[in-house]
Amino acid sequence: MGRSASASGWCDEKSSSVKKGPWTPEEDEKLVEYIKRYGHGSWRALPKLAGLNRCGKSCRLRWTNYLRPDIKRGNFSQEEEQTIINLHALVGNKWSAIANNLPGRTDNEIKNFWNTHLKKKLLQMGIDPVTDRPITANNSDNIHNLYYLMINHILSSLAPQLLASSGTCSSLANNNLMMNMNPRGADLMRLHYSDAKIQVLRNILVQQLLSSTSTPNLEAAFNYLLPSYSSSSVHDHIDHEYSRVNINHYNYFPHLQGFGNGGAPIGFVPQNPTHASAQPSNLSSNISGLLKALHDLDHSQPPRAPPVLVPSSGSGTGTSDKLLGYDDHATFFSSTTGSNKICTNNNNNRDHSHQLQLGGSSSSYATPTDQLPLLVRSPAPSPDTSAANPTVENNISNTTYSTTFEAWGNPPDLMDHDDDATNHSYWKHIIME
DNA sequence: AAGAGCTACAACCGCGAGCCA
DNA sequence: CTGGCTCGCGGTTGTAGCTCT
Repeated sequence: MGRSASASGWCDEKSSSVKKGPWTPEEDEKLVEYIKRYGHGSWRALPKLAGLNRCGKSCRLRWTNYLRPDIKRGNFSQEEEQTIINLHALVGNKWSAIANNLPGRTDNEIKNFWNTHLKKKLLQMGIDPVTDRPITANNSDNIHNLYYLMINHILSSLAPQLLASSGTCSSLANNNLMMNMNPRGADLMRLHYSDAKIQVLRNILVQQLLSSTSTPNLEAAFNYLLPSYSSSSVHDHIDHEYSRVNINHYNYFPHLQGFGNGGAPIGFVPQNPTHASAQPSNLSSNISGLLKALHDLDHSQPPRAPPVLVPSSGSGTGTSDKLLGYDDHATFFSSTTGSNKICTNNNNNRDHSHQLQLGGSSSSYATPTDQLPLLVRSPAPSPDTSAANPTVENNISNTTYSTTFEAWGNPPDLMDHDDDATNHSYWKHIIME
């Protein structure tokens, strides 16, 4: 480890004359002018060269958080807000990672926005802003909690199908991680990606819950997740899962009635889950039973053989749009729709060649009938991308906004792949890598 | 009108990773 | 391998401006 920042001169405490506190317009002007002309170079040396009585650290912060020309000012849009909530649910307080997916926004700005707005908002919605989960799973008055439990359970039970749908992982063959990997390692990689799908879908569905305007659109979610998987099979699968613990889930989730019925999602007509009529009449009296049943189910034997997986055309190649495989363009999730990129990399200096992307309809989160957002990996930019798109910033800065992450967790074991915490922590590393 | 309390956000601080001699 | 150095990150603090009483 290096010396403390202060002792290294990065912000030398001995230089008591170094100014602190708010920046004046004159100081801003000096800093901008200098960086425009010469680039920032060594931040430590910059203040002296620019004629500023500030420490280098202060200059860097002022530039990156405020003066940089590509910074977007103003209120966060609904879309940005959703993106922050989604990404925070995935990566936690990794503000720089979140900022990398919100062009023009700084980590500091997002952090402040989270602490002052979103945290409060989530709390009001009964969501723990730390865990991004319902605060009390035992709150029988909160139908959202039930849906949340149901989503978690069904997604977990579908893990084997997701894994099977991962195809040949052809794009991963080019991944360094896969190059020298033994078969077990390759299986692990596929498992990680299927876990990633589960986590992403879970968060999408939770977002729908947060909208409070409808029940979760599970049919669309399943179509998105397993497009080759027939609705009726999903329906059967859900039936099967709940029959294992001898409960009639229609008593608790009447919206499931008719699910997958010939393509007509009559069980998923929009309705307000907070409305009394949306709640099963015997819900309160049986809540503890349901919770226990779900708990028992989650702690019982690993999922048995999945229902028949209906193959789609082009199966096995991983290149079909019908498959949730990995095509040769490093597309994380394949789709025939959704080209919108919420997160683009417009900073040519950044060294992330593949960032988390959320595609699809920008307003789809709260609209059950819309396409669900897509999670894709953007193709790595060609080496001359930055040269072809010179910017002021390029001329003045060679900074790489590299994001480093500590190890997020131990590699999941194949026999323990439904360990939520382990999976959650591990796949983040893959996506944010 | 004035002071207390609150909110939003800019700026600071300390830690630790990465690079390099 | 070690230690100095730079820099980025996340948590925290300070403060200006706003709202409430």
